[in-house]
Formats: sequence, C-alpha cells, structure tokens
Amino acid sequence: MDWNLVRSFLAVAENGTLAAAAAHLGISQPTLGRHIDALERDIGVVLFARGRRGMTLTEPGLSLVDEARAMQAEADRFSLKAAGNVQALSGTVRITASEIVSTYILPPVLARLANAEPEIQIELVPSNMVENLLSRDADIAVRMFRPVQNDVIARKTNELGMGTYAHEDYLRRFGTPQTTQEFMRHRLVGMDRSNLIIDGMRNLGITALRDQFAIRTDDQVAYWELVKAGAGIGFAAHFLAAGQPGIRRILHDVEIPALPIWLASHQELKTSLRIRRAMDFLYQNIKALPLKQEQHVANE
Amino acid sequence: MDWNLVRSFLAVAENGTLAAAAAHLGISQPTLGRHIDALERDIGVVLFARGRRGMTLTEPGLSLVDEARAMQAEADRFSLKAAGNVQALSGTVRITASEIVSTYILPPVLARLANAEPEIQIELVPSNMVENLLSRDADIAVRMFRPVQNDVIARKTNELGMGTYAHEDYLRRFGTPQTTQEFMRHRLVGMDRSNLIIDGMRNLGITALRDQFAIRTDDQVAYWELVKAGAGIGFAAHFLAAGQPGIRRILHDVEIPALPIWLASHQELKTSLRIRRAMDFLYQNIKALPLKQEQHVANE
DNA sequence: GCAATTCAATTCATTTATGAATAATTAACA
DNA sequence: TGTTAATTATTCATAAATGAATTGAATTGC
Repeated sequence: MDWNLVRSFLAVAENGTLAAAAAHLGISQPTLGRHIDALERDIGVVLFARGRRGMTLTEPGLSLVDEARAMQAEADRFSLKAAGNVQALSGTVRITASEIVSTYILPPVLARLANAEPEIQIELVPSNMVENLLSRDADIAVRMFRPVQNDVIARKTNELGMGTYAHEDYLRRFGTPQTTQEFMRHRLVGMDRSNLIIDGMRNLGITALRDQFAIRTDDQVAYWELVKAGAGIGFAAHFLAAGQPGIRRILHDVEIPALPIWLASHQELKTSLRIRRAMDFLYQNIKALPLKQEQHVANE
Repeated sequence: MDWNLVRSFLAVAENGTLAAAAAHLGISQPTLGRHIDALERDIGVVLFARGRRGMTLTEPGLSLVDEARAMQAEADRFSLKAAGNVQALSGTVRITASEIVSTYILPPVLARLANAEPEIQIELVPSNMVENLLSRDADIAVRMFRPVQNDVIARKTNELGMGTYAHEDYLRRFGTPQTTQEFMRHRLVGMDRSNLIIDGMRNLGITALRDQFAIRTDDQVAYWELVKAGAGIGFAAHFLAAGQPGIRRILHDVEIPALPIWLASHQELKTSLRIRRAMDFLYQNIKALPLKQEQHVANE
C-alpha cells in the first residue's frame, strides 16, 4: 500500500475539501482527488462522500482517521529526528589533483561546484605527489591512475585521450617524423625526475633514456608551454591541444593509451554529506567533459 | 517529505541489501536505490554506507530505524483497520499454514471454499515461519499451537493424531523396534534447525540430540517422503499414513500427543465479511475432517 | 428562477518515476 | 594476481503521475 495515500487521506479528512487539502499539502487538487480514488480502490472501501460541500467522511472513513493521525505523528517524529541529525554541509573540502588537471580541467568544474553548493568551502591543492588520503592531506584526490591504498573509495570518472603534439614552427624547421624511428631522433620534451613519460613509452614498446630528451621539466604546465613554444615534440592530452594555434598532432597512428581519471576519497566519504556532495558533483561533471577524443573544434 | 521513502529506508535497513529489500517490497533495485538517494538528499543525512556487502547503516541512519519501525507499525494498523471495514465479499483472503497442512489438508478444503464463495480470491502461503498477523502477512493463519499474539482471535478446530511410522522395507531390513530403547537405536528421520520433533520427544520423556537423527530435513513434505521411501523411522499424522502402501505404524503403545489445529485471525478483521466467511468455512470443514484417529481405511 | 459560487471531475501535455538490461565495482578466493 | 560472485550504479525506453486549464454539477443568494 502506498503510504503517501494515507497522508492525502488525512489531509482531506481534516480540511474538508480537496482544494483546501491540496493547498495544504502543496499538491494540486486533481492529484489529491486521484489519491483518494486510488486509496479507496486499494482498500476496497469508500472513504468519502463527494458532495456539494466537499468531501465528507463515510462511517468506515471516520474509523480510519485515528490510525492515519497516528501514522502522521510517527512520520513527524521521523522527520524531527532526521532534522536533528542533519549534517552541516558547510565546511571545507580539500581537493588535490595533478598540475595539469588543476590548471586546465578543474577550475570551471570547481566554479560550478562552488555555485551549486555555496556552503562548501573548496581548497584546491595542485600537486603531482601522491597525497595520502588517510592522513587527510586531502579529502578528495583526482588521479590519473587507479588508487591502490587500502580503505580508499575510488571511482573512475573519465579518460584523458592523449596524443603526440608539436608546434608547426618546430615541424617547419626539423620536419615531421612519420615513424617512431624518426621520432626518436627528434628533440623531445621530457620530464626530469618523473618517469611518467619514459614508462608510458615503454608500454608502447619504445625504450627511451632520460638523456634522449633534449629539454626536461617536471612541471607539467611548463612542459606543455615548452611544446606550445615549439621547443620540441611532446605528449599531451587532446583537450589541451584543441584550439591551440599552431599546435599539430603527429604520429596519428601511434595509439597512446588514454589516461584514466580516478576520483578517490577516504572512508569518511560514507558518512560526510559534504564530501559526498563534492564527490558526486565532481564525478558527474568530469564525466560530462569531452576528454576522451581528439577535439577538432574548440568553440566556446 | 515522501512517506514512501521511509518505508524504503526501513526495508533496506532490515534487509541489508538493495536487491533483497526491493524484492521484499516488490519494486526494482534501481528504484529502491533512488529512493534511498532521494531520502538522503531530502533530509541531508547520509543514511547508508554503500559497500560491496550491501548497505550498512551509518550512525545517523541507525538512529532513525526505530522511528521508521514505529511508522511501519502504524501503517500496518491502518491497513488492518481498513481491511476490517471491507464489506464486499469479493477480494482476496491470504491464508498461511505449515507445509504439511498446506500440502495435504488445505487443498481440498480451499477448493470447496473457492466453489462455495466464488467471489473470494484465495492466496495460500505455505510457511513454517510464524507469520505476523499484525503486519497482515496473512489474514488467517492455520497453526499447530495456540496463538499467543495480542488482539488475535483464535479457535481450535481439530486435532491431528500423530503416530510413529516406517516403511515395511525399512522394517524388514532393520527390524521393528518394540520399546523406546530399541527405537532410539534405529535410523530416525529428524529435523535440522527446527526443534519440533526434539521438543515433542522430550514431552514423552525421551531425550534426543540432533545427532541421533540419521537423516534430517526442515522441509516437512520432504520429511514425510523420506519416511515413505524407507529412509528411516519418523513421526507423522495418522491421516498422512492412511492408505499409503507399505507404511506401517510402530510402537502403538507410545501415545504421541495430538497436535491441535488452530485458526487465527486478527480482531480487526472480524468485521470483514469476506474473512469471516472464509474463517467460518475453514473452521467447519477442517473440524469435519477425520484427523484425530488412526484411519484403517482410506476410501475416497 | 437565474446567476454566482464553490466544489469535484476531466483532459491533455509535460514531467517524473520506473524497471529491464547492463555496467562498474569490490571483496573474497583460488 | 587474476577470477568469481555479489552488489550497487547507470542508461534509456516506457509507464505513471502530475498540474494547468477547463468542464461539470449542485447549492446558495438574490
């Protein structure tokens, strides 16, 4: 049996007319009328006599008012208790993410989050280090690999399609490599202490040493600026390259595996409404971004 | 607040998983999941931790279970009272009974009831569990003991004469016990988790442990089939044994107390014409059955 | 007797909820 | 370290519920 019908029944019983009861419940008169019809059909009893003066309780209807009131009372107790438990949405959520994600993906998403949940304070911690969620360096981490830490809740939310890119100034001067052999003889932009790129290339069957990269930086933003400036060939997410004047994709045939985007949080997610809201919002909004495929247009 | 969400909340809290609770409520798992999400959003509290092992109540969720139960109880009272007001003869009567009674006694009786009262829809719920008449799991319960629940109307309608039986194949191979001492050394068919038989034997002054039963099942119908198949010695109602080829009663001297057959219904339902008809019919027709004495002929 | 008023009932376009199928996730186990 | 089984989450086409506007009906007031 539909419990809401009992509430509707009581409202009509106490207000006398459908219109008044509907206004009281904040629903429309036709809906309320249908509720009464449905309840009567369900239980097989005519509860109201419909008359010119509104809805008058029948004898069986009258006998049910007390039960409905008791149910209402329990519903009120439930709401009251629930209200006492309300977890404050206000407070801070610390989010950590790689530099690239912090710089190029999160800002608009976080702006929308701040807008949607004004009570939540947001702290963004750009960092390439693997933050420790358990020690609460951050509440939510956005990572490009599947988190392995115990007691961490993780969800994959999207993928970052990657490609090999260079500026056309560079290509004019040094030529466009057509094979990986040619590619390896070019001026490559690499990372210094991080093995991100070297490991990624090994997965593609290309063995590279640090020395083979002509220019190196561990700062991902600077890395991308170097490529944009024509300093050499580098790897970048499609969405970064989209709409950048002069940036050309090369070696289309070499499939670079997309980087997964994982959201991770600690167990407190399960009980903290604030973190959960932020987590859900990030999941939905990052998922909705077109990050997987190469974007050929970048109209905003 | 949507009252139905409270019912969904309670179902999940009591069943532990969305799927089980959904089956219990007769709705789908995705719908139930959305109900929980909606309730959490409504009241601003995370009620469950979603894990691989199902939905675990959080601290605030736990504190709301009692209120939800109280609301459920009031909803039950409402629907009970409503059912009592039904004057129409047409409608459904839910009858619950033990497996043995459901399988071997009720079918012909219910067939006659359906014939005599064609407007009444009959639902038979075979179950060895003690159904809760207050929550309207059933309108009428047929039980082998005196019901103790409050506000329940109970009538004893007959008695089930019991005896000790075995198949002659079994007796040929293992001999026929003449005393309870011999009896205890035989292959006995018993019940697994139910204490029905062990308790019954204790009342006869025989102490038995579960291990002493060579074959055990909690399914009463399977129990009787085991005895019929010559798997061992068991207890059975005389009427079951009557006319079964090869089945022999043993230990005639050991008087096993007859099991009473009680009909139970709820006070509120005594005003329902339909349930009253069904109740009266069952009373008269079960009472008329020759269940007390051992029947030496089984002519139909 | 006639209009005005006050209700419930109906209609229909829209919104919302639902469920079947499927995906994703994870804890235990081999 | 993978596999399996159990569970929650998502997707999308469909069904159901909803409400604005309207109609219909009946009583009141003049």
